[in-house]
Amino acid sequence: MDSAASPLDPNQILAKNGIRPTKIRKAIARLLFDGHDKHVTVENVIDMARNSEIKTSVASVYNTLNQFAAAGLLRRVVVEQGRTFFDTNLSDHHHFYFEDEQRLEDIPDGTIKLQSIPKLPYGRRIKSIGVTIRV
Amino acid sequence: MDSAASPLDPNQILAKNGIRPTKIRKAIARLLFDGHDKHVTVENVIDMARNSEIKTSVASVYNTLNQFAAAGLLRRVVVEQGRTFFDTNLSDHHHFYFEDEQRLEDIPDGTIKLQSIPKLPYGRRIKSIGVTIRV
DNA sequence: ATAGCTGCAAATGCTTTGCAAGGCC
DNA sequence: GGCCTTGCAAAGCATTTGCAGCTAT
Repeated sequence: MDSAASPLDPNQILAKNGIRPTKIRKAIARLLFDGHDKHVTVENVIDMARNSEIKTSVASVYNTLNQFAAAGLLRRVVVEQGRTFFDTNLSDHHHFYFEDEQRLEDIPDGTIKLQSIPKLPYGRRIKSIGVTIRV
Repeated sequence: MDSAASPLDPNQILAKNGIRPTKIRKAIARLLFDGHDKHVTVENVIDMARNSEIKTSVASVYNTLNQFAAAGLLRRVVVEQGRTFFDTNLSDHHHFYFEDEQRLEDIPDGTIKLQSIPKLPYGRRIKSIGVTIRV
């Protein structure tokens, strides 16, 4: 369900989420939302940009990814200190983490499930649930 | 099973794990292994030490906690970038994370369970499974 | 013209490292 | 005495921030 990838229109994605479609943002959106699920770091995006002849800066990549995350276009995933991943897969899912490669991979939907949810602390509601299987 | 807390002997703990029982290490062990489960940051330990009239330094706290973690006396837990927790509870368990307080709390044993484990990537074995429920 | 974006460089926050001095067997 | 530990300060990373110049409307 991922092999038949169809890039989405960056302008539409940004417009739909109230983000002004500037040159850099469209360029990064094009890199990320190509129809394939990805887990990227800031460094990855900088490299991808370089390989695509996109001229930008570290600060702008941070700005853009943070903004995308805030708008719900990306999900932040932290599995190790000092390294933030941004996940383009927004569906409810979990991850394998390959420690030796420092790489994330989606756990296929439906192959992992919580049998029971504990009673929540008083006055709290679930904001998210994250399962990471280190392999 | 946590309310009836009995501090363990720091010397024994360290000896059993092949760590030389120096003054600082024993002091920090005494702070951490008092029989109550804890999730501490380096900063926490520095504060605890200060309140206990223990003189030490940031570097030594890092050294000590890292060493304890390497020896399996503590478990590293990362839920947010830029802040590492050390968990004194070594049993198989999971966490609530209170985002507003940046605080971890154990999920009571048996109240959460994985119904199914996905097939692992080829040639891999599970090193650990972590479930974090953000509340 | 003007509001917002970009990108450099400086700053921040956590963590690690280098190294001299000190402590312990 | 000799090896390990301690702790200060400096270095190292990832990330954020300040701000001047630029861009697009």
